Amino acid sequence: MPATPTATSDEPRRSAKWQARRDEIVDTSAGVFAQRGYHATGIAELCTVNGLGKGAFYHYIQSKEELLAAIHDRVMDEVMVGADRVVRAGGAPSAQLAMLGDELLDVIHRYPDHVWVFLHEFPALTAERAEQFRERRRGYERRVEAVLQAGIDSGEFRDVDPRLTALAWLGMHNYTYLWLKPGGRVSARDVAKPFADIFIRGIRGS
Amino acid sequence: MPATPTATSDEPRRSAKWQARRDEIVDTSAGVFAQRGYHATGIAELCTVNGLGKGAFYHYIQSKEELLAAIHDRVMDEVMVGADRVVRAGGAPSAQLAMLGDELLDVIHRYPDHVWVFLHEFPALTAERAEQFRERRRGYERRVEAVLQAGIDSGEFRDVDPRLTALAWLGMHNYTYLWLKPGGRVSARDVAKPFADIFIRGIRGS
DNA sequence: GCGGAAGTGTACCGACCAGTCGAGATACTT
DNA sequence: AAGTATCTCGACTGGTCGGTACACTTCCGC
Repeated sequence: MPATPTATSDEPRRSAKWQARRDEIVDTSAGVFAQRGYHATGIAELCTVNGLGKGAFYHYIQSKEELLAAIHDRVMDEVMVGADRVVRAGGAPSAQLAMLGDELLDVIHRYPDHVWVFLHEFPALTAERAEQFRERRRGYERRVEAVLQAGIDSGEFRDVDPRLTALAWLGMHNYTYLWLKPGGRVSARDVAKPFADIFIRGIRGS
Repeated sequence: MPATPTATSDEPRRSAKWQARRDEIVDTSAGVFAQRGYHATGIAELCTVNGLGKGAFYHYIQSKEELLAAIHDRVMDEVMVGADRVVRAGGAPSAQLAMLGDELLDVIHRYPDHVWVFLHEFPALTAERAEQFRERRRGYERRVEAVLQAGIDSGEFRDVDPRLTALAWLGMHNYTYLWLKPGGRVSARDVAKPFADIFIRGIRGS
């Protein structure tokens, strides 16, 4: 079910306990990366917060960059699962767009550190890994575009530029990573509803 | 006129030529930081792209972080000048909001590298410098909020939450730093107009 | 053309970087 | 109880980091 597809499956299959500990490390490290930045964080620091020596630490991760990729995977997986759920639910384009916002803000709200890292440090990924994540991200953008296009075709939305409008929608939602936090006063729903109201009124067929 | 107010004016006043060369270095370095990241970029690399040895380089900047602050200053100055222009122009809240978008996107379009650095690397600023920029940023956010509040009071906008709505507006506009580039097919105006259309329709009094 | 300031290159510094290694501890299997 | 795989440690390595020291050149007022 988790099955991070980053490494090309050449890893020697580990125990459940190992996986659990690794997940812990990935999550804890995401917090440190979010607060101090990827390059500004040293391996020694990650060892400290995880309560491990270097040897043990490298027993769970292959490299610092592989750890970064694992954080990316976590958040991207969640976002995609949410998007799939919306597609399965069906409904009018406006309802789909609202649901998409619900799901996206829910992920940002639940994984603020991972999302921060995802949005800030993706340039630190090299070569094929970078390309892979750019492609997944592009795929999500296309989903939003598709919903908008469907709304335009059905006349529910006015004749806006789907690409530009998708970017506006993404910006509005993604930017919440700066202030939407689990402990905060507002929940994901508290934000998603007014955002959907603004956006859907904004593009509704005149 | 530029008079970066970062250092507390204890610097010994330099010649115009020195200032010009320094500005060049700040701008060029912004490009490198934007592409490779602040921490990932070494001083040696900055020296190379600027065609200087380390000695000459440190003749123009005090430290790597001071250089980062100078980049922040540049973009923040521009944004604030734009906001002031809007205040002076006056007009209905909806017109003000549209102008604010025009100005903001213009800055993002003209200084994409600086803006990238500003939005990505501000956590790298330490202590008082960080606080100073956080305050300036907060000041800009309050301006947007004030325009929204004025629109709500006058009945031009419906009864939305000003803070939440300001954050939505900021997200929508700021996020363009990822794809709005000087060489690109779309100009700042091409984006600002549709964005203002969406947003103002979205919050217009029912 | 002389003298000092402005500008520049390079060798160098201690600190720290990501990552390795080999040995020891612990836990699981039989 | 023995044997093996998993897990953990911290010293260590080669290299790079931001920044400094200092000698040198170039420029400009006199």
